[in-house]
Order: sequence, then C-alpha cells, then structure tokens
Amino acid sequence: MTVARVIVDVPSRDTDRTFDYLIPDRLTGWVEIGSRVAVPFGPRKLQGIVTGFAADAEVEYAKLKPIEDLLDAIPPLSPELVELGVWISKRWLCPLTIALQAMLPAALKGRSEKYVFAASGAQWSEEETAQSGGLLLALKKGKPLKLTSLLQQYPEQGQLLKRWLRQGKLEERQRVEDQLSVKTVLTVFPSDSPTLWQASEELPARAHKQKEVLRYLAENNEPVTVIKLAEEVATTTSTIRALEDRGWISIQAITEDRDPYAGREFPASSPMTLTPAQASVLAPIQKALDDNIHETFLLHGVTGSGKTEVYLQAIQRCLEMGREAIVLVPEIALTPQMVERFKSRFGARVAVLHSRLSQGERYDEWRKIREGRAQVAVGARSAIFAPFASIGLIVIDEEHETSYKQEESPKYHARDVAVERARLHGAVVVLGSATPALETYEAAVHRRHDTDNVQMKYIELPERVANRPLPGVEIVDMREELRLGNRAMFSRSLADAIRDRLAKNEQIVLLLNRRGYATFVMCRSCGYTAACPHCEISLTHHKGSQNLRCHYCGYSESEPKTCPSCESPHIRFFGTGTQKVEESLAETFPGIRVIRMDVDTTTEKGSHEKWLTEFRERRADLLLGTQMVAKGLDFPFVTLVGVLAADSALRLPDFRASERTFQLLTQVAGRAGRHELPGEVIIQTYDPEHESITSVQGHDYKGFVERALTLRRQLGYPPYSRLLSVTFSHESVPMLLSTGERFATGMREKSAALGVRRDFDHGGGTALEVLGPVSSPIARLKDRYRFQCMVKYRGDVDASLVTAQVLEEMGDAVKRNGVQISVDVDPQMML
DNA sequence: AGCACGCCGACT
DNA sequence: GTCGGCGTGCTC
Repeated sequence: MTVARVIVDVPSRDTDRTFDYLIPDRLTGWVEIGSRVAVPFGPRKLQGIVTGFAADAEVEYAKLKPIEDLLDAIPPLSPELVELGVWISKRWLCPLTIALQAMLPAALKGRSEKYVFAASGAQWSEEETAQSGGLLLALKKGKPLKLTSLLQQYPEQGQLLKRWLRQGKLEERQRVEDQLSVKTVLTVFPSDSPTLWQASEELPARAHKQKEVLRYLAENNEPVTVIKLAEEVATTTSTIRALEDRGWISIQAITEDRDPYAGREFPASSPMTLTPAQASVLAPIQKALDDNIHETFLLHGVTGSGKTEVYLQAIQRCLEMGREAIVLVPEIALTPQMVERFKSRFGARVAVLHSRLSQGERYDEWRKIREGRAQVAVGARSAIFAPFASIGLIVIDEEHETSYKQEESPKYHARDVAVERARLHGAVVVLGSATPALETYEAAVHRRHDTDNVQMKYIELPERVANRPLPGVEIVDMREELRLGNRAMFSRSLADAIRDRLAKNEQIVLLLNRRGYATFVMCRSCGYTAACPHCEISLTHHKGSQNLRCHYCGYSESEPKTCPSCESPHIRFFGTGTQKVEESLAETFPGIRVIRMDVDTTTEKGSHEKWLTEFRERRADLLLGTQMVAKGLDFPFVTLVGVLAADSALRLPDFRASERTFQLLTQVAGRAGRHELPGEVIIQTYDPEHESITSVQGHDYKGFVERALTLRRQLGYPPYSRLLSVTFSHESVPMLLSTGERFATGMREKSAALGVRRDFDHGGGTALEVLGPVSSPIARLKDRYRFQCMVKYRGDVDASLVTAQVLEEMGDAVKRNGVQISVDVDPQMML
C-alpha cells in the first residue's frame, strides 16, 4: 500500500508541507503526482495537490485518513509543473500551495462548500416551522442545501440554523467543488439510418412528431444538439426524450468548447521570405532547436525590425520537431491583431490565454493545451504555466515589460520562470525586445559570472525591414514654451504637426505619460492636500463620479467644494488626465476625431479591441492614451507620435525610473512610420537634458544602457547586485521597529558567514547587506504602518533561503505579536 | 486560513 | 446558570 503526499490548500507557513493520506482502493492507479484531490483536514474538507508518494514504512503519522475524492480524471498538473512549483516557492518565498494554485486555471480553484440537511428522525414543532419563515419547509424536502445560499435566502434565520445544527436536528456535510463546471450540451446520437426508418414504422400512427424527428435523423445521420434538432423539426425536447426512452437514440451531455474566436476568419498565412538580417538571427535559434539543447537568446531588434516573423518561423521549426511552444506577450499588447498573426499561421493549433477571456473560456483554452489539441500557447504572464508535455521553445516578446512580474504572491517573474521551465524541458528561450531590460542586456552582452543571471546569447536586428528609417525625434523644452508665452498643453511645434496631419488625413498617436502624475487635490490658499485617512496616500480625483478615491484601499469621499481645512473656495484638482487632454484637443483643433483609451474607457470586455479597430479603420484622427498606446500597435497611417509630460516619471524614487522612461519613449516612438509613410516623433518635456530623453532622439539604446550600467555599478544596484525587500506592517510603530530590527540583526549575523563581495566599489563589503528598517515609501496602508528592509546581495548568494531561515527563527514571536511580513524577491517597483 | 476548544464577562 | 467574546493551537 502506498500513501499519497498531499499539499493542502491552506496558504500559511505552518501548513506549508505535505500531509499523508491513504489512497482508497477505488482510486488506486488514478492518483498521480499532480492530481487534484479532496481531503479531510481537521474538521474541514479541502482541495489538495498530490506531490508524491510514500511507502507505509516511511509514514510516521499513525492515524492516516483516506483521500475522499479525485477531482479530475486527468491530473491538471504534471510532475514537471509540480517540480517547477517547488522551485518557485523557494525562490520567491511563498507557500507551495500558492505556487501550485497559480498554475491552475481559476475554474479549478476548488472551494469547500457546506451543505445542510435535516437529520433523520428530527422533529420540529409547528411553532418552529412557522418561526423559520419557509426555511424548514425547504429543508424538510430532504435534499441537502448549500449553506451559503440558505443564508442568502433566509438572512434572518442564521441563529436558528446554528442552534439546530448544534442540537443535531440538522446535519452539515462539506464537499470540494470547482468554481465552474465544464459547459455541456445535450447531444442526440442516432442509431444507423435503416434502424431509424424501421423504428419509424413501429411507431403508432398518431406519433407524427416523433416520426418527423426520426426522418430528420435518418436523412442527416450525425450527432446533433437537442436544441438544434427541436428547432429543425419544430417540436419540443420532450418528443426527443420519448424517442430516447424507446431506445432508438441516445442523448448524452457533451462538453462544448467556448471558442472565443469562433466564427472569425483568419486568412491563412505562410512564412514570409526573411531579410538576411532576420535569417541570420533565426539560424542560431533553429540550430539550438535542432540540437535539442537548452539555450537562451536575447533577440534585440529595433521597433519594426520584424521580430514577430522570426518568432513564427522558430515556432514552426519547433512544431516540425514534434514539440510545443509558448509565446508570452504583455497583457496590454495581446490585441486581436497580435493573436491573428499566430492564428493565421498555425490555425487551430493555437490556444490563447488572457485575462479578458471569461473564466470558462480560459478553462476551455487551457484544456486544449492539456489534452494535446493545441501546440502553441499565446498569452500573458501566466501562460508560462501552459500544461504542455514537451516544450521546445518559449518566446517572451517585449521581455523588458514590467507586467511579467506578478505583484501578488507568488511574486514570480515570468522571464525567470521561463528559463527554469525551459531548462527542465531542454528547451530554447527567445527573449525579444527593442529595449531589453538592463539585467537581460548585461547578462547577454557582458556575461558576468558573479551574478545569478543566466548566460545567454545576444542576437540583433539593428535595422527596420525594407530599410524604412526610424522616425525623426524632436524634443521640445516646455519651459521655453512658457517663457515665450505659450501656456497651452501643446507646444507650437506639436500643434503645427497635428494640424499638418489633419490636413493630410494621416493619423496621430498621443501618449500622456501619467505615471507619477496623479490627479491630486490641493488648496491654493493653505496648501492642504486631500489624503486617505487610512493610508498615507493622496486621494485621486475622479471627475465622472465627482469623488475622491484612494486607489490603494478603495476609500472614497465626495468632492469638496471648499477647502476642509481653511474653507477657502480655491481648492483645485491638479494633474492632467486624458479627459482634460481630450477637452483641450477639441478646443484647439475643432472637428478633430479623438479616441481616448485609458482605464475608464477600456474596462468593458472587448472595448479595447473595439477602439483599436475604429482607429485602424481611420474613423478617428488621433489615438490618445496612457501606457497602453505605446505597446505593439501597428497602424500604417500613423505618421506622428506626440508625448506629453515625458519626464513625469523621472522624479519617482525608483532607481529604474530613467530606464522605464527611456523604454516607454522608445516604444511609443516606434509606433510612427512603420509602413510606407515616414514618421515623426515630438516629445514635450520640462527636462530636455535628461539622458533617458536625449537618448531616444538618437535611437541610441546602447549608449544609454552603457551609461546607465556604469551608474548602476557605482551604486551597486541590479544587475550588479540583487535585491530582496521585506515589508513589515502593524498598527503600532514600536512593535514594527523591534520586529524589523530583529530581522535585520538576524540577517547580518547570517551574512557574516557568507564571505565578502568581490568587486563592488561601494560600501558594505559583505556578500549580503541589510538596509533598514526604514519607513516604507507607502508609510501607512489600511490603518497599518509599514516599515521595510532592503536586502542587497551578490547574485550567487541564496538570499531567499537565508531570509526564510531568519523568518523561521523569528516565527513564533512574530505570530503572536501580529506583525505581517511580506517578502518580495527581485522587486521591480520600488514603490 | 478556518475551526474548535477553552477560559472570561454580561445577560435571559 | 448560558451565550458569545477572541486568544491559542492543530490540521495527515
């Protein structure tokens, strides 16, 4: 007899280990590594994942309980994904169950559901029945009812329920249920035609409708849905049921796929002829695929250089070798246009995973992969967990994008997961970008060995296809504009250019760089600014709902008419939102047709797509938006890109601020002049000397990066060190400080044993140093104060492990004092 | 994370 | 006396 080792779905530190369960006979042979099971856990029923087996002799615990149920016929996770989960939980310090959950589609996140039913022989008085307001009548029918829906239906009867449960008149049972079942359709399976004709003879003469149904089935001898059949013969389902009772047809529930792209035509495309440059970068990728070796490439290609075609042909080779491919794309760039390119090349072999699909649609796409019906997965961050069996290639497009780092636990970075997963499969990784992250570029070009960065090969597409030039970039100093008396939102240069495109019927993309540019509220008389009473965050003004909102905790209050502090009426809503720009555009350029894309206009499902289609069809002149207009869009008639407030993010206290600004500007500049018409870019800024802006002008990625790397080396920032941040939060500051100090001391003690840093020319001198505890950039959140420690360490040190050890040692004390601790390994946002 | 157990104050 | 507050400890 073997025993299953199960990770139960309780995300806490002390349950972050396996628990052993007996495998009942009926499940022998079905329970595998990666199986999802329902298990009893204390008084509850929970979902768990099987991660291994043990022989009887290895089991220490005496009173094992049996697994109660197997939740899927095919295990949703493979042993390889379980192994990857273990790796993630160690690297990013999260409970294993959290890492495993991240790999499952939401539809399979089992919840424990409670059911209530009347105990056999239980008696109630008439008075009680009346008192219960219908509740008892429902329960006396004997069928177990869901506790949550009972409480919803009879909100007054909570107390009664509780009492009867305690008295044993009612009983409770728990079941683990999926969030969503597979959508099924009743389908008719006819027997063969002669039998059906014969059956028709046997029917009594008055059964006209049944005869008609049989005739229809005999003529079209193939399975048909009950609904369609009823429609065709103009009858009801009961007629069809009657035929089933007679045994001439069978009706089965068949799972139906909700194909979100159903009914859409994707014209077939075939491989394009590659330019010599494209061919030369494809060659080493294909060679690695042919040789079956795990290798990572950084494909550095300027905007419009044809990276996607290289991906497509690499995937093709991968499929020819009988292996599968994953393509990651930033969520925001996962447009129909992008999907179409893959669908038209690989057709039904493509599964698409992104957050705009419904939970059910996502589950269907996931099952296509799991069941081997798709060989290419295209999706956002979490598609890295696509349940393929034999991966040959993983492509990460726009690899520098911050959206590849998940900000909630597990706080994994898809790029790192990709490399590890590829290693497990012996697969090739291609990281593509016009503006690679400094970490990636450094690992590919300088190939340092004292960091944990993966070794990779650098391949490059330095020119646009068809020798199209990169657009000319003009930088406008807005201080100068002001000096010359132009107080408008648009510089003269940008205004002239917009007018020019309107006259020529060409299109414009306008980017409002809004990061760090919140629309806060300030009193011009006394300087009062509206802040959240629970978080140390200024409130954001929402014009539509006329209120002020905290975007961290959701607190909101109505828009003040006078200053709450000094009662002055001179309270103003600062900052520039896209709405304001839109108004200003309408005033300055009468008749201009503007599409505005921001969080307000794109929340509705499919709206993103709708706006882009409208713009593509030239039903608007100008596309205005935030970050989301910068990525991956390709419109032939866009010849002008304007950037407002290019420098707005530069003042953020984040050492990556200038890198981010440079990347964003380069990306948005790349939207111009991608086709026959040449492009032009106009960048408005109050900081025209800043390197992250001037480097965009010369399309000088390498120059910018080398200078930035020198600076990073001097300051000992990544990629010349790695970071790990630990945030402590509690209602009382002294408690926080003492806990933070304890952590810092613990870390410093351990670091003494790790040796010295080899080549950092700044202070510290040890392989691991701890900064803080200091007040966190968000000093208070939801009524809890926050302090943080930053751990800076040499790449070959396993700081995650050291941190886990120190937190373990502090464990008991911390659990009692209620300080919450959250760890972020390789934090991407310093805020 | 729940959920039970257990030990304290305020009510029928 | 009992109901319910939340501290603490366990879950194969």
